Amino acid sequence: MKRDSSGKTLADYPRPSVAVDTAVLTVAPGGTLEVLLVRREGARQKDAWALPGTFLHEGERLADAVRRSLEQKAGLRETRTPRQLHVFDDPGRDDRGRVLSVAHVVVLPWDVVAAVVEARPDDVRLRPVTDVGRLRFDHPEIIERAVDEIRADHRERPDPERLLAEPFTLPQLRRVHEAVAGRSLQPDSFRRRMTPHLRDTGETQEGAVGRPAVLYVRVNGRRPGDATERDRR
Amino acid sequence: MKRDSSGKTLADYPRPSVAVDTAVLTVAPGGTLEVLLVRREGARQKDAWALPGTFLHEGERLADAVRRSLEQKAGLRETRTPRQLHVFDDPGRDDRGRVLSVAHVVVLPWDVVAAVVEARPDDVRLRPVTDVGRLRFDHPEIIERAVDEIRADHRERPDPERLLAEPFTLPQLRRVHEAVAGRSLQPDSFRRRMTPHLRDTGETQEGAVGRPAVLYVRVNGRRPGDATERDRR
DNA sequence: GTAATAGTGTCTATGAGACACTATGCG
DNA sequence: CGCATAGTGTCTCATAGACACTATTAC
Repeated sequence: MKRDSSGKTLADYPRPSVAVDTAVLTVAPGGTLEVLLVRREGARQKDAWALPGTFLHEGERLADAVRRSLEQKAGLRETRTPRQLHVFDDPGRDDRGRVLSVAHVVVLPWDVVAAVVEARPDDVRLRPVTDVGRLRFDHPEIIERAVDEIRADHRERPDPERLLAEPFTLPQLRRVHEAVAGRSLQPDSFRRRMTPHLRDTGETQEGAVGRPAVLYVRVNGRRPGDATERDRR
Repeated sequence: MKRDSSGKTLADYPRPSVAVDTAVLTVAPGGTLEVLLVRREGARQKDAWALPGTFLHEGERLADAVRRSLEQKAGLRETRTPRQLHVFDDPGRDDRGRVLSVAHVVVLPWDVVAAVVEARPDDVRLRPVTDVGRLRFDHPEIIERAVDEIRADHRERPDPERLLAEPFTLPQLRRVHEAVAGRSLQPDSFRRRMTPHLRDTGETQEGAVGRPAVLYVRVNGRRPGDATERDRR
């Protein structure tokens, strides 16, 4: 057993439990930004919903605990690298004892999230981030931080969460960004901001009413897992 | 003992040790941004320095653990509300066992930091953030995140960390911001950015060579502890 | 007066918003 | 053709940088 400078091992220090709680965000076809909620286990009241979470297992990384919680609590298998938001450490925040919770955000395409909601409609639901209902603990603040985080990432870069499959049109891209931003965006200044990060494929979208839109792919494209809070500054 | 939905108590889950590590930043009179380092306890090599840190005690909040570590490791008594930066969770990051570390940043006025360095020069030192020397673990990344964090806070607001006592002149303020930014700033555009957040006291600074500078105080002044990562967005 | 520092008026480049205008498909 | 949607040229406004210019003190 390793000992530190006071001759103590790590087991001699009291250790809190560590949990992860995750805001899974997605863009609904209607153009709203929605968050995934799961029914609270063992809840006394009906309609008791919460963000999916779990306790960190031995030797497990935080990101892996997030992935495990999403699979266990919501049946989500395809997830991307979660991003940390904040550690909540209020000693009274869990009545079972001292629990630190590391809040995370994960953004997923609509189909992936909609499929699990359809599979388990009694246990899993989606709510617009502007109307999440009554939630436990500090979960509304986690959602607020999650939304702030991904809004900041969407300001300069086209679909940094890769919600759209390539190639896509500028109007498609704009609709995703409008859902994230929670407001409509000017087509012209949106185009100016985004085209430096896009490459024209020369193809156009077929079969729609109106003038066909040009199809683009991302350039300088970072993979979703690369994006961290720090990249923004 | 409280039990959860699986009939387990919290003690049935393995718990990691939780530590805090803190980058204490200050602005030296020479105009450099510096970080406080402490000599590693029980270090085998000489010149083994690290950011001050400690293990979280039972029932203790993270911010209180930060304050305690700064007093114990560096003799710093006057500290302000620390801000969280990131949780480092690499399972191999501490050879004594599984340790999560929550990185923080604290910004303090020069006199406060200089006093403790003078009191314990063998155990405590300051280094420019651009040249920290060889550090253990993930400490250089913590410093990088700390600097990014406070640079972002200084972009729009005059001296958000209250390093200057009121009233102060615009050139004094600019010198602080230049140290934080790590580069010189245009006097005129700096003035334009800052004056909306300042109130002219009508007084001027006496006794210096050259035209006397007008003294200002902050308006809309949040207290240091109020500022969080989220306020920036 | 000169030296030194504080403060400002103004030009220019950049980028966002607004908005009207053009372009190109479908029926 | 008309309708619907995509895309652009251009004006205006706000802001940052650059830089020369003025202002006010000590000596």
